[in-house]
Amino acid sequence: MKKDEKKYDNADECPITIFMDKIGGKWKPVIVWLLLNNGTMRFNELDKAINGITQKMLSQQLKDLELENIIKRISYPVIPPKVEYSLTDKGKTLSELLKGIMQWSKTNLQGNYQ
Amino acid sequence: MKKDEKKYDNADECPITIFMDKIGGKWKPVIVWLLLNNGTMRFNELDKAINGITQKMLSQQLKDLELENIIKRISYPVIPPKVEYSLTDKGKTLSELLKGIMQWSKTNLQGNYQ
DNA sequence: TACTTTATAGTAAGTTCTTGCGGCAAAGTA
DNA sequence: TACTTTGCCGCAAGAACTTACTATAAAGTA
Repeated sequence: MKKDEKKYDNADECPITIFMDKIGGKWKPVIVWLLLNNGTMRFNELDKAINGITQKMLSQQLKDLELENIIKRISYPVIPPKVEYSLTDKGKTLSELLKGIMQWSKTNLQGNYQ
Repeated sequence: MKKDEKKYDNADECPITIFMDKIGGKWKPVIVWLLLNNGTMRFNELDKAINGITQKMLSQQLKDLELENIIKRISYPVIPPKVEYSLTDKGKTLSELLKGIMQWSKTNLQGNYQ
């Protein structure tokens, strides 16, 4: 094998990397989790539910998730605006995965700060 | 309920957020995945295996994972240096989770770029 | 002698991510 | 009339994350 040659090429097409890129991060999993538990939520409800997020961030993340077809956005043409967010069928399939992550995290990451 | 009061407080202590913070990101899941599949690996092997990572990044991520007790580091006092990385028992318990993420990602995130 | 090897640590520079602030629309309420 | 409401957007500024580059040890090899 030549010098500097890469044996694998995991980073770019690794499904896990893609996942982290699209569903991971600081806010997206929380948004999905909330919608999973609460069904339909309005923008302001999500804003209040998520500690520390700014409206700017929230709308950005929602847009990303909508583009990935994880969430569904329904906008009512009223004033003041009313927009409802909920999970798509695809988004709902994240349920087990998130539960798994949550469980692992509770077991392994919580409480080792002492 | 008072104005601006938060109904929940998910972001800070949400296990999923903690997980993403500690095991998520661009490189960590890939490192864990590689160690899961290859057992023990040396620094250079990981470097070659991970497309696009810099050595600096790699050593930082490895250090983080070691602090979380996900990976184990064995350093041999020889010159040139030799350091071996492998998963701890705790790290190994990530196996199913990562497989699940990988599966979901393959099914749902791959190939919708057309 | 000069170069190569390995696993990092600094440092500076560059990028991307997040925040904060202000603003808009048009109806309802005080 | 003046203020409130909702779901954003745009811009500037700050924070965080990444990269690139240099350096090191001490033995082995050309």
